Amino acid sequence: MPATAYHHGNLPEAILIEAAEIIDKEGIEALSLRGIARAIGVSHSAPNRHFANKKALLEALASKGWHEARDATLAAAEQCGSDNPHRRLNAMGRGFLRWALNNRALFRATYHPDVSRQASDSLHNAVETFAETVESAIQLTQRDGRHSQVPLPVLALFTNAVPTGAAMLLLDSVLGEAMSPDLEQEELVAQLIDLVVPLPN
Amino acid sequence: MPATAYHHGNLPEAILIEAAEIIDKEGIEALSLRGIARAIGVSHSAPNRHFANKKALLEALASKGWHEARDATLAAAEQCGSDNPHRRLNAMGRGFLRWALNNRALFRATYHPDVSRQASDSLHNAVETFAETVESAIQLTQRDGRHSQVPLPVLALFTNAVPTGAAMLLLDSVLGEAMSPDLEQEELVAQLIDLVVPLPN
DNA sequence: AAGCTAATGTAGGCAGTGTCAACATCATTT
DNA sequence: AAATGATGTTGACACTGCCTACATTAGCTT
Repeated sequence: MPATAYHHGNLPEAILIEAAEIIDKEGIEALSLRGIARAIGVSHSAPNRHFANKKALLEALASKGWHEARDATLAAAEQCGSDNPHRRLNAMGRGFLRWALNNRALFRATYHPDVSRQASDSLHNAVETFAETVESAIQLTQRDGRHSQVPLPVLALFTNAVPTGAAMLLLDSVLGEAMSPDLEQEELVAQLIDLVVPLPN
Repeated sequence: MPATAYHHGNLPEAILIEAAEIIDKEGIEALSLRGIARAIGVSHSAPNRHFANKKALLEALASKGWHEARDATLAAAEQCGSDNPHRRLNAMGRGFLRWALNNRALFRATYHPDVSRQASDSLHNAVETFAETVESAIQLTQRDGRHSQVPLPVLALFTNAVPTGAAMLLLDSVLGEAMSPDLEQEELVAQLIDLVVPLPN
């Protein structure tokens, strides 16, 4: 293989990785297709061969993010078992929040308004499936006495808003800086999620 | 006054209003200084006379947003009175969430990562002051028995995360679409905030 | 009231970006 | 071995943020 091969080998993946790195270091606003190409050492329009446009790249990142978030959440649920719905939902919340805090680039892409504005059907479906999975876990806690008189959609919104909102505040908000608790991450995650889904004694 | 006056009259304000409108209709990504100028009917670089750069415009919007959010929150607190800390904090949460849902453009600017990334000192201070005000209201509920054993910063993060996260989910997220409760806004706000700050019987 | 000065708006240009079309190189299939 | 499609390059266009030089005007000074 020559020092500089004409073909990169796995450019799409390299682009996604470089994009995540840039988002991490300089923020999602600083992301540019040409910048990514430059960083990888490839011509300025090579990315266009793999992503129709910038929005498509963002959507690919978001899709990756949703899948990772889902995996992190469901893995936590699996590991917890299913004997107690409260413990299970609590574990899911922790799993999700941990993932968000440790993968800020993908998390940002996941909630990027430009992606949400007109997401592809496939992304839409993926998110919806995930949402339903979480919602049924929530429903189980509700049947077990957690806010049993509140409409399920409201309880779901509440339950989702905490990890999502907390991650956004901590990662990206001016308000978050004025508010970062001085705790180990794992301890913070535990205490915060316990407020949403209290563990049975 | 001629049909087309050379001087606009109040261009800075007009720019902020037009910017909010564009953000509402097309999303914050579609915002461009030249687009704003075009919409107002003024030369392409007129906005630069009033905002050093695009980031400064965003920050002005964010600043306006933070002030409005603060006013909405504190007005709700005032109207509620201060006899019961739970009722008071609950009212503040409702006030904030109502404002966010009704002012999506400013709310988006308020939490825009690019603004947070390097906010001016004045914005920083404004936000911090607001955060402290809310935090003391939270502290009063805690002294009154609300999660009294949880560290205040964690409780504050939890309390802030709900309205913030819910607004983001409802306004901008793919997940939100999969989750919008079928309720009047005021009813939704009430039920959601009641989950964070339960009202005394 | 006249004139000066600073504020406000305009015109043009530069570098950077997203996107496209035309071309070059390579991998794979036949 | 040749053909074909996938992958990468080059050059171009329109658009953007932002800068400098210039035009117009409001408001203060005298």
